[in-house]
Amino acid sequence: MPELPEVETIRRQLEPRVVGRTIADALVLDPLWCAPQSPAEVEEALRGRRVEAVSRRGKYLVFELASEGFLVMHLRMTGNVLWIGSDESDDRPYLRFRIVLADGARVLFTDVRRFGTGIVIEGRSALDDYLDARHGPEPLEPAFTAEALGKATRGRRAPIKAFLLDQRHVAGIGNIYADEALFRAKIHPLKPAGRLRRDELGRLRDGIVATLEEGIRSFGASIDDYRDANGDSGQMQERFLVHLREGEPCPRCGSAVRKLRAAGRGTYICPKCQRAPRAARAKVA
DNA sequence: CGCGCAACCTGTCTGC
DNA sequence: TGCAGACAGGTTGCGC
Repeated sequence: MPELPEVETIRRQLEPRVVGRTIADALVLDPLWCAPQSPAEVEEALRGRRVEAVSRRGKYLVFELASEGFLVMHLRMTGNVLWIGSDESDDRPYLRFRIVLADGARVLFTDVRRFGTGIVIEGRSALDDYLDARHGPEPLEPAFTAEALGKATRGRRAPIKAFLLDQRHVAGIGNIYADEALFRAKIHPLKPAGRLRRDELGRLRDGIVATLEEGIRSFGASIDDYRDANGDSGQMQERFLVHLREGEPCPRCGSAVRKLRAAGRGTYICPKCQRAPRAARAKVA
């Protein structure tokens, strides 16, 4: 679940509490977390460095350190980043990584499934290379327009949902927000990306922006494991229009929400508001 | 190059 | 009750 709104929520919560502090100590408890870098390598790179900013690119969370060092973390499916004060215990299940700040506060990374990662990158240009190779435009920035979306989808035969989940096309969208954005835009997830018309591209761009902004306002979606940096659940799951709402009435037309499979993932649609493309209809029949 | 899918790892739920 | 199998929000690498 950690998609753009969840990572942005964590970023905003951490920023005022870690910027300006120095990292007194760092510990990697699971070597898989920082592979292919070694725990010792990561720990040494972090110790004694001041945190200058906390930033985000797509679903990556970045601690920007003095002299252009960057701790680049990704929560994948079940990762959590938690801030705790100097008087709280940091004995948590599935703890993979811990930073101790000079003021005694700590930042913890826990992760049941161990997919989450954290590596250190030295140099601003190396960071940019790493992030830019993996990401398309940030959907909440001005460059993300219907025209840009049209250019990126041109000629593509992959289903629009698969297109949206590919971070190289648009940064930060995952399974939840893809479903919600496609519903808002009244587009079927299996429609080939390159077949979207101009009006559909406009609605999709607007649907993506609206659903991500609502996700941020709601402090993210807590379906199962996600918690914010305070350990609290988000509220977005209560505002889902179709995601995880199989059988419930579509908030727009009242038809029963259906679950299907798109891009290999569980996908929720209103079958009336999101008309199936020709190919998908043939498959069903 | 574009696309689909298995794999990474662990916990939970479903059905027999 | 026990257990095999499917499934879970993400990303990467491999094969066609």
